[in-house]
Amino acid sequence: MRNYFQSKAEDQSKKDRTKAAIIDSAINVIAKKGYEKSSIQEVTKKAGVANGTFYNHYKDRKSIFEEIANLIAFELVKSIEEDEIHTKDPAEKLINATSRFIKHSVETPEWGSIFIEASDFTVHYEKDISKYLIKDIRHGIEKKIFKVKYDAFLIDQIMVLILHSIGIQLKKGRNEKTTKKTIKAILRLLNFNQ
Amino acid sequence: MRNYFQSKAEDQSKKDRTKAAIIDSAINVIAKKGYEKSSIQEVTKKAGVANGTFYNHYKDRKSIFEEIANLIAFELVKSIEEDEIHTKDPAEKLINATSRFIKHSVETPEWGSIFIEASDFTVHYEKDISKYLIKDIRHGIEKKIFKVKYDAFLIDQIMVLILHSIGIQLKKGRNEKTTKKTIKAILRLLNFNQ
DNA sequence: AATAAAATTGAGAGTACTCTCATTCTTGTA
DNA sequence: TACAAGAATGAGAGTACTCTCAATTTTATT
Repeated sequence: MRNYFQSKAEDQSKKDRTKAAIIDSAINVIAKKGYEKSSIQEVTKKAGVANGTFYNHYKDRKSIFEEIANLIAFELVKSIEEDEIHTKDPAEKLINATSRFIKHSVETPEWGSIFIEASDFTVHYEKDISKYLIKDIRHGIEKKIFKVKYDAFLIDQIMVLILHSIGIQLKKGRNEKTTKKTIKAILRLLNFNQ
Repeated sequence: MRNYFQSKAEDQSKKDRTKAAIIDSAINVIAKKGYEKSSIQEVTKKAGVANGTFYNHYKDRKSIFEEIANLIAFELVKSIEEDEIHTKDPAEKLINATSRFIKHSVETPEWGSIFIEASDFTVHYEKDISKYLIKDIRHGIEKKIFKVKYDAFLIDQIMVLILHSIGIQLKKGRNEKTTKKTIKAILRLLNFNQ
């Protein structure tokens, strides 16, 4: 994943390839140091471009972080949607999507760690991700599989457990049991029996 | 709470009073800007001391943050222990302690926001706080009130829900309903029925 | 009041960044 | 191949900090 956006831009214009190199480098730097401690100097150095080049592509330091947060959210969600298993059981769908999402975030740790950091900052952004949850949960509540009332705060709580699971696995290494415990907790919050 | 440590140090030596002024100011600045963005320049200016004075009391910028994180954890936990209600029911004890802890963190927002930020960083520190949870949870499991196996990860998950509740209330204002929903979620995680 | 010890001061050396812009280089087109 | 438009360069102006240290002020003791 180190050159993901550069690879995607291989046959595009020089300008786009330079931008992709900056994005890949920025992902690398931000994932390592966090947004607050990362510098454009380091990003451009790692990308192999001059410092001033950055400012041909971005207004300022802040704006690349926003763009990257959105790119990563988009890529992570896309992979879930593509992979969607065709089952009618909302619980099963929720379990599958969640475990895939956690797995993907942990297996691309640069994306995972930026996703976690960005979720502290942005608001609408987290909602893009939780859209896939909401559909299944609403469906499950209608079918009385989840014996709770629908509540935005409940979605937040589920999201927080997912982020925590990703955070732990990024720190201590991938762990299938951790994911299973997270899913178990989510089902408990949804008052799901068996 | 703006001059909490200064008030406590009123009849102590000049050195201690200066240090207390620096601590109160640092809490104020860190709560407002976050640790990463806060500067010693601003801390000393607000404390009404010279920049160099800071370095008579602390080795460097990092060390005051660690000290403050510990001070705040200690103060928050202390207030729970002092206030402990005398009931034998572990569920009731857990509910009381948790809601008091959330309430206290939200009503002293400077402490609450530093507590949340610090919990990302430190490890043993969070455990100090969760000690009060663990006792009641273990007790409840023994009495088969909570129908789960004891698991450190479960404690983490509960802690994450508490931090989330504090974070939301710090952002959107104190809200008793949010606390109630948080406690409900915790009891669901513990498989507690009515 | 005199004095030694301790605490405080603030100028400034050192560092690390962000962002600008005149200049140079590269690319695509005719 | 020549050339205009566009992209990339990097020096440097401006800013904002951390931490040191010689000088000064304050405190506690006699």
